[in-house]
Amino acid sequence: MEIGIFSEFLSGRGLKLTNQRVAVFNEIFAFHRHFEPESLYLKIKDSGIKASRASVYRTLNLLVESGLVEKITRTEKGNVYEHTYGHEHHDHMVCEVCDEIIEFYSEKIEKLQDEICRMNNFRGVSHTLEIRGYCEKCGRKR
Amino acid sequence: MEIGIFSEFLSGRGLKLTNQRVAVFNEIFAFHRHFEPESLYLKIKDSGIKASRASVYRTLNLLVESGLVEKITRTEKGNVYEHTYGHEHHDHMVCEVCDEIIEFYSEKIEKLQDEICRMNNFRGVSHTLEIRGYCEKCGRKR
DNA sequence: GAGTTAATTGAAATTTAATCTCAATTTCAA
DNA sequence: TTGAAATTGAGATTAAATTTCAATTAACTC
Repeated sequence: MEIGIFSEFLSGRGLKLTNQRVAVFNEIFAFHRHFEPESLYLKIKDSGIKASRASVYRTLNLLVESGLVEKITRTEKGNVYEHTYGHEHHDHMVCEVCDEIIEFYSEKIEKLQDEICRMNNFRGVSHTLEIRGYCEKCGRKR
Repeated sequence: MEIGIFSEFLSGRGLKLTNQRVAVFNEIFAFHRHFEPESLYLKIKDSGIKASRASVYRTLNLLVESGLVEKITRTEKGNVYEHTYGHEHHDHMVCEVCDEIIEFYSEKIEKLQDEICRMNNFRGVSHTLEIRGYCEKCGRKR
């Protein structure tokens, strides 16, 4: 289980796997899409478990540091996260007309990014590649 | 001059090219790097021209809508912008510690994106590629 | 089990970028 | 010059995220 990785990460820092942290962890890994901190907090609250907003935010940051969760992007309304463990990395194409999202993955692009990071002495941790335009359906109409 | 494009954009919307808007415009186009709204406001203030924070923010949004300025990224400390008119397209690496931004351009990545779009019958119009991580200076400390 | 230490929690306060409010001012076309 | 509409700015507001700090909990030692 991934909880073992988190547990090890915590003890490696002298931190404890508390009930609140377990609750945040479980809620995140029970859901396989992007999420925002507030909705995460509300889901935990609705499930009857007691965990404050502060704890949710704090645990979320720990999970990001552990590498189990990724901060995908920052929107007007706040950060967006997803759990990455066991999921393939991918990027997105977004249709500007119908908002359809097409996922894609390119090994070559990943490699080129690594190369660019090396050339700039930059240690890349995550990236966002979003291509905006028109999907097949909407592109036909223009 | 680019100001003509902005002026046309404004009149197309029934808006006026006021002194404050000109001041914001000039300050942005006199500077060829990334900038934050607050520093833009301070530079205008220091130059002796009267323009409130509200006007600076409002004008900035108009410039983004006009296409003359781009919102590059959102950091912990807020949005980062750059004027794009007359500048080559490029992507960014953002240091998560000090928020330094490194520009890069890869012809190969651009080509691969075109290829992926073709494969998915997607007509790409623009894209954002942001690599987050640690710059040389901040990466050394970890 | 008792005692000790350090980590953790949560409610509320704080921070901060960005937006909004609205009365006063400016702009511009007629 | 006049009047309608846009604009401005000082301050209020919003909202995500973090911080504060006293009370609580967990884990370790003896």
